[in-house]
Amino acid sequence: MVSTADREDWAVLDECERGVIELFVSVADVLGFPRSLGEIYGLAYISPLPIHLAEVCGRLSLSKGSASQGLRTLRDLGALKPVYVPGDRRDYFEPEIKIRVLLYQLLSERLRPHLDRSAGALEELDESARRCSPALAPETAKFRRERVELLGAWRKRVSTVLPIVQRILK
Amino acid sequence: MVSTADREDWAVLDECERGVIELFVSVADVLGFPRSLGEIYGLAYISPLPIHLAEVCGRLSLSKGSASQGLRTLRDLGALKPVYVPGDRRDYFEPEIKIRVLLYQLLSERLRPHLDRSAGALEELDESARRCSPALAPETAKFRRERVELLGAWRKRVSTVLPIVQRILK
DNA sequence: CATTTAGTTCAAATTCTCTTGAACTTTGTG
DNA sequence: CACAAAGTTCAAGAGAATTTGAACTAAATG
Repeated sequence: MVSTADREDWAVLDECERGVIELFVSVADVLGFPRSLGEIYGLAYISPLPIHLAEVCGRLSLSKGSASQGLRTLRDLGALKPVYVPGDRRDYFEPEIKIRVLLYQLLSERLRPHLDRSAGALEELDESARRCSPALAPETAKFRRERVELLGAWRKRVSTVLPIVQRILK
Repeated sequence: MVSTADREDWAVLDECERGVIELFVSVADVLGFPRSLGEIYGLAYISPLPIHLAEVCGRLSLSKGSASQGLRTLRDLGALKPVYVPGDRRDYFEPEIKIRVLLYQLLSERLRPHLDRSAGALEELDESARRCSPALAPETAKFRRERVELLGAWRKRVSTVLPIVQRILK
C-alpha cells in the first residue's frame, strides 16, 4: 500500500461549488435541517459523479460521523439515491434532482407523520374537553368544544389539500 | 391599591388547555418555531377572551421577555391580532383562526423571502459557473452550467406553484 | 485468519438558539 | 411631577441540537 492511501487530499471547493453548496445550506436552514445536510446534498448536486463518504469528509471537512449520519438522513429523505459501482466496495450516492419528487418526499416525511399523530391527539383532546366541561361556565365549555372541533376541521383540511399540492407539483 | 396588585395569581391550566397548548407546541416544533410561540398561540386559541402580556407570563410561566418577544413575533406572523379594549392600557391579542390565512401568511413570511433572495444568488452562481469554466474539463463545465440552470428552473417552478397553493387554500 | 478498509454508533464537546431577568422607555394617574 | 403600570431590549445563563472522534462491527483481501 502506498503511503498516502488513507490520507487522500481532495480538491478544495472552487467558487462555483461553494456557491451551490451555500445555496443548499440556506435551503436546509429554511427547512430546519442541519447545515451539514445542505452541504452534503449541495456537493452531490454539483458533482458530475456519485459521491461517497470519504469524499464528503475530505471535500467538506466534515467528520466521518457527521458525514455518515448526513448521508443516511438524506437517503432516508430520498434526496440521495444509492448508486452501485461495480468493483468498488464504497457506498456511492447521487442526488434526486426532480423537484417534484424532492418536495413530495419532504411533505410525506415531515407533515404526514405529524398529521397522523395529531389525529389521535385530537380524539384525546375531545375527551379532555368533555371531562373539563362540568367545572366550567356553560358558555366557556361550549366555546372550548367549538375550538377543539375547529382543530379537527383544520386537520381534515390540511389532509385534503396535501395530496392536491403533491399532485400539482407533478 | 391592593397588596396583591402586581402578583396576580392566574388559574393553573386545566387538562384541556394543556392538551391544546401541547398540540400547538408540536406544530411549532414541526415548523421550526420555538416552543414558547406554540404555547402562546395555544393559550390565545383556547382562551375565550383576548389575552395580554401579564396573562401569558402568569399562565404559561414564561418570563416577561419571552412573552413580549413571542407576542410580537406572532403578531408579525399574523397569527395573533391586536384587539383594542376601551379603558384598558394593556395590549390584547386574539388568534387568527382561519387556517387559510395562517398558512398563507406562513408561506409568505418564510418561503417568499427565501425565494426572493435566491433569485439574486442564482445570478451570481451563473457568473461563478462561467468564471470557473476555463479551469475545467469541457464536459464538467457543461455539467455545471446545466445544474445551475436547473436551479433556476426549480426556483421558477416553486414561485409559480406557491400562489396556486395559496389559492387552493382559499 | 490477520489485516485493511468502509461504515456505524454514541458519549463528550461544541455551537447555536431560546429564555431569563434586570434595566430601561413610555404612558397614564393622582 | 412623582409614581405606577405596560411593554421593550439585550446581555448573560440555560438548554437543545449538532458535530466530533474514538471505539466498534462488518466485509473484503491476501
